[in-house]
Amino acid sequence: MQEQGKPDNFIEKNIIEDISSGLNKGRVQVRFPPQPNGYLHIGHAKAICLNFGLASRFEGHCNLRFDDTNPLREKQEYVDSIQEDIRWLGFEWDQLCFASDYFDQFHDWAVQLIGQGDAYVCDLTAEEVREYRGGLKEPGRDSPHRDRTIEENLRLFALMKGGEFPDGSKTLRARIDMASPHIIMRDPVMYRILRSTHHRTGDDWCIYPTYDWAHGQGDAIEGVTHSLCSLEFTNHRPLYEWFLDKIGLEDGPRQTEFARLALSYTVMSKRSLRTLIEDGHVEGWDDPRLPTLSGMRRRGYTPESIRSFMNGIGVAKFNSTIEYSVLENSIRDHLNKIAPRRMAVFNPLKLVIENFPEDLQEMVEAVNNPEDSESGTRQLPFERELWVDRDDFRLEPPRKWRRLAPGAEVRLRYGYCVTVQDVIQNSETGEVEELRCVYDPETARGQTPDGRKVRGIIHWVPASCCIELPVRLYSPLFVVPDPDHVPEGKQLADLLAPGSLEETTALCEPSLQEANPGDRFQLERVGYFIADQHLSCPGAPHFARIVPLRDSWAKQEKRQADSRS
RNA sequence: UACCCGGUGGUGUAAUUGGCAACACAACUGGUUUUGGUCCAGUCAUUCGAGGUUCGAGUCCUCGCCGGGUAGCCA
Repeated sequence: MQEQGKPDNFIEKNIIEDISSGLNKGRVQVRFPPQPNGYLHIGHAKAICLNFGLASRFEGHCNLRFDDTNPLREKQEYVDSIQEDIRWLGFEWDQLCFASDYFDQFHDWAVQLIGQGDAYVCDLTAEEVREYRGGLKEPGRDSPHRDRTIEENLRLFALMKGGEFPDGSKTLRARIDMASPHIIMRDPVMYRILRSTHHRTGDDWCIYPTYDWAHGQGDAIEGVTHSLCSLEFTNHRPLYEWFLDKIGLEDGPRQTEFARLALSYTVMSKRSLRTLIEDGHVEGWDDPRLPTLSGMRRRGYTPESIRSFMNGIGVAKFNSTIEYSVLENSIRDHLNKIAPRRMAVFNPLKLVIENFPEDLQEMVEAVNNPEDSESGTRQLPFERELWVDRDDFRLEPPRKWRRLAPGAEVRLRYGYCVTVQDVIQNSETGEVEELRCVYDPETARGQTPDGRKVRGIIHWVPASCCIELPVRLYSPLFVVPDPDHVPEGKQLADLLAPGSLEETTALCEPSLQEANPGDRFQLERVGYFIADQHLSCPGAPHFARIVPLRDSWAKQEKRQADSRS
């Protein structure tokens, strides 16, 4: 769309150059090519935002293509969840494609390569292939079957396809160069014999193409111009181009690599995610502590926040790790604008206003969202007995404390200012049980008639009609910033944070009772919460913390404590 | 070091292609505020190192140093 604008990254820069040089007649086509062997995670979202974003920026096309060349690992369940996640993120593909749709074409091209002397049937076992391949510093050796005649290769390949040989007994290999310094070019396997029911082609095939033999060809069939992939495929690019060249395609797709996303304090590899799920450390693929898109959706992340996160982190070839705070910032930023505010007390302490009439319930007006003037106001019952948060009271207040303390005055948000008169403590344990206060009737609606400044403002709920609701508090799953690198002698599970899921309850203002599953709120001074979609029932919400609010006081206090010790 | 890729603040990404190192996050300082939230202002890098070309180098050249990837019939 904005071809005139500045490129956001090196890939857009390349495409702008390609367009101006007339490559592919200025056409831009990309694709998102997941293997349906797991659920999508935030790392995939980077590729999704990149590819679909490119298509819309350059008025091109972006297909969703499932790279389903290995029936051993792939399932329809994953095909479905991947589509759901992409749509949830806010993108729609031009065409829904499957590599398996091209199996006939791949086969015909393989026959063509055999005919050209560019591929041969090899009888070596997997282990023998590895031995013959050589090492990083030593060249490989030719397979003893490398020089079979074209006719023999054609005959054997037909037999392979016809199911005449057992699994793994033969492969079709490209005939390139066993001494190549690029190990990937040492006669890579194109087809393996594999009897496994494919989720789309059933038992039609007993030979399946490898990634290298399928990917570039799939790109070419669809008319992809720019084939983006992650850095670990850089080594494969010569092979990608070799196959395209041997097939004889002109103006084919070009592969460009970029660094995949890494996030601190989380794991992204499918292997690690699977371990967490299968070993029961989390509740499933959509556990809200996981970076899977289904997990983040359940956690309360919005598609907008993920997209803006992706815009912020950029695209490059450098292998980097994004700090978790960047992600948190993006969801806070969006929720700040759209989430209605409510009040809830997590760690209740009774506050009694001694000079407030016993039977009075005064309705006070509370703003629903100061960032959104459309969101209106609501009424809150203010009364003699309230609950406040225990963390907002200190018997011996530290420096710069602005909240409740003996003799201190604070404002109860949207209500009146109160001054602590007496602190009732348990005679044996000394535990604070109740705060006896007096209020100033002249301080309604944020007023202070004498103009005095009341710095502290705390949240509260009415004791008579608040409701206790279950709440889950999530925190990072891992204690180390880089859990994808497990130290020697340790396991992934050793790096898990013990309290990443805390189940508790909160005393909530009455309106929260009607929250619907999926509703998001800011609980003032605490954080953003969502009524969990699995755990909530109509009329009985079960909340979960999406992300805490920034807390500069906690930071300051921690700093003071650190400098003292 | 067999080949490939990369190196710009604490973390990421930019820099009109050789012309004042910018933006975001983090951190810190102050201001505003009926959320210690939000918002606003300010502080925080001479670009891995050494040479070279040039009026001028993050950008070009040379030599180093450091990091990542590749030896699946996974993708």
